[in-house]
Amino acid sequence: MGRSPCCDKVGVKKGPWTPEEDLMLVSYIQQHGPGNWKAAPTQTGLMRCSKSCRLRWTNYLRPGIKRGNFTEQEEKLIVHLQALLGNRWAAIASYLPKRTDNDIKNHWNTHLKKKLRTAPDHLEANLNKDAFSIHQPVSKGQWEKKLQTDINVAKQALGEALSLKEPTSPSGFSSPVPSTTSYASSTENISRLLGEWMKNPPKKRTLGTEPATVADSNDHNNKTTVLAEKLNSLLSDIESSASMVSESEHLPLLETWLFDESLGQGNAALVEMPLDYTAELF
DNA sequence: AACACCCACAACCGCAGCAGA
DNA sequence: CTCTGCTGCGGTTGTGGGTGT
Repeated sequence: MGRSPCCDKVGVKKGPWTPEEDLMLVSYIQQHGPGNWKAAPTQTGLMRCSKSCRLRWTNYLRPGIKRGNFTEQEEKLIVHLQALLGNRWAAIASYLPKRTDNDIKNHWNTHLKKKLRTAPDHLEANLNKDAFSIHQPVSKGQWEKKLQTDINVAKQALGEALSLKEPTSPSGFSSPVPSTTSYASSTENISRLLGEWMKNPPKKRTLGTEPATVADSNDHNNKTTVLAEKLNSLLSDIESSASMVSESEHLPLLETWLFDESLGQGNAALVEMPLDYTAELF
């Protein structure tokens, strides 16, 4: 052990969230907007710490989140960006607007790392080299050269990744073909959650101190149906306002800068850098 | 059928950075 | 300038489902 919990307070609930808790959080956010996380537990009556609320929202409830089924393009982009940026998952996630950093991090740790490990040696060497190019100290004289190389690598990565896009996509990313396991919105996420909840009500929540498990099955079904309806309407509201936000906001400065740069220089740099190792992975 | 092991993913934790007092 | 509190990030852990024996 050794670690002390972030929220030492007695009575702070941990572990998986129940639909009821989701509903409470979502309705709070609908009223106050995401941000004031410190107030969230007290305002909602949730027995959760503020961190837990924020995490639940950003990783699960937030509108527009796509879960599961990473497309080949996405995987390729992640590998590219990981080589460029290292384990800066938040930065990487900013290039995949529908994915959360947590999701990307998990996918990297469980799938992509493995993929790379089983890849031929030279590919891995290439990857390591690229990752180190940013993080390893370099002598002063080489610094400028290194920087230029990294810029070129970045250009290549972005150029390659974005060339996969559909031409109409403003953010530069195609919307992958919908599949049964990808979720375009939190409405769908929660609907799914509730659906599963109704089909397979948990026998016992080991960590939960709370309800949801005590009702008999009829009550339970009725309750969750009502919850589902409430959540759907709440989330629809939130999503409609969220969709007003321009997609271009997802485009980080780096990308803009890189493309400005490449416009100035032509595409030679994009072609020169050998960052095609990921192609062999897919 | 029961058990053990593995894997994927949700959630937790500590730390760093930032803003406001 | 310093202190304090809040938020965001990245690493890590815990849990539940799936698979193999």
